Amino acid sequence: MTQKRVSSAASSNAYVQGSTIVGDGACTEFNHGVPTEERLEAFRRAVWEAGLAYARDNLPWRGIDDAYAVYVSEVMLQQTQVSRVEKFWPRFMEAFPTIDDLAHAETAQVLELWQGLGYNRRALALMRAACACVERFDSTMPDTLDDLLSLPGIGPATAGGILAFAFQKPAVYVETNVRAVFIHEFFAHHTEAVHDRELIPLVEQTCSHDNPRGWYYALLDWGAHIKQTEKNPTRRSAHYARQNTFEGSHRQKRAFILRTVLAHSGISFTEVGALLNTEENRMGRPSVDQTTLNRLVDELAAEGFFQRVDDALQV
DNA sequence: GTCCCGACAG
DNA sequence: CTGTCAGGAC
Repeated sequence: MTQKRVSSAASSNAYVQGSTIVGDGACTEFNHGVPTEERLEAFRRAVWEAGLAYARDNLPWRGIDDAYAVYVSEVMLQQTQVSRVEKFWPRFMEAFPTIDDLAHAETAQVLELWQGLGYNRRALALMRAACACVERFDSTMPDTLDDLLSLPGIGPATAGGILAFAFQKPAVYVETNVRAVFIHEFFAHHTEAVHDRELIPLVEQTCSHDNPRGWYYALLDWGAHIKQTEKNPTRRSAHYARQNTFEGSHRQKRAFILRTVLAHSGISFTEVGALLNTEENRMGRPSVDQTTLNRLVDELAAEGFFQRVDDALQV
């Protein structure tokens, strides 16, 4: 399904042409493709107001200065709903209160705590990043974009989140809720495939320098509310991607294998295959052939989830 | 089926 | 740029 820009603005700066700004139903004049300062100021007021109206300030990781704690929450929230992270973050922080605790933790224990959260790779990256911070940054989280991006599992969004939430820096933080708000407010509803390139200048120009943390809380809360009340504007992002079906997928088998090895560390390759196929058959699916099983296990081992020594799989 | 406070390898 | 990754709520 190729997404194509529906509006006539095929050029890189979409908000030149459309000249239909949405947002509070008000159409404002553009000035050479850039929203006027009046428009931006009206937007800023709207964000603060919506942030107040739809605040989710009861989330346990909010209003926290500990950059490590913020970091853990941001990683957990990557492509994962708030409602799920609410249950995992407190447990994780209790088990590993400091970055040193995580850096010195057993991989098996971290993965065990991660089960049910999804995207297990994140847990490994989190541990590796913690080790890097202990070694390179004296057991603290770095507070610059470049240093954050140098850590595994931290991309532009997570780095921006840490800078804004933990360090109160006016960073560029673009994720699904932020996209939802900016697309909803600055791009006419028929505009498709809005690229982050078009959002980032707006994000930079509007971010509060007095209170970046509060600013992005407000954006997130407004974005979450917009998604509840109307069709998700993020679908009009060029970066919006649908998930493949999980049932019967490669991912589901990976998850099963990892859970099995965690529960029976040292289990043989053959036994894991038997358990997997029992499960597959129980769910009405065909057995997994040896080649595929081999590949799945090797991939997991290569990514560092466990070691494969001869026939034994050991976390 | 839909979505989720993305990162990374190829 | 595209495909992959996890899991449960709705």
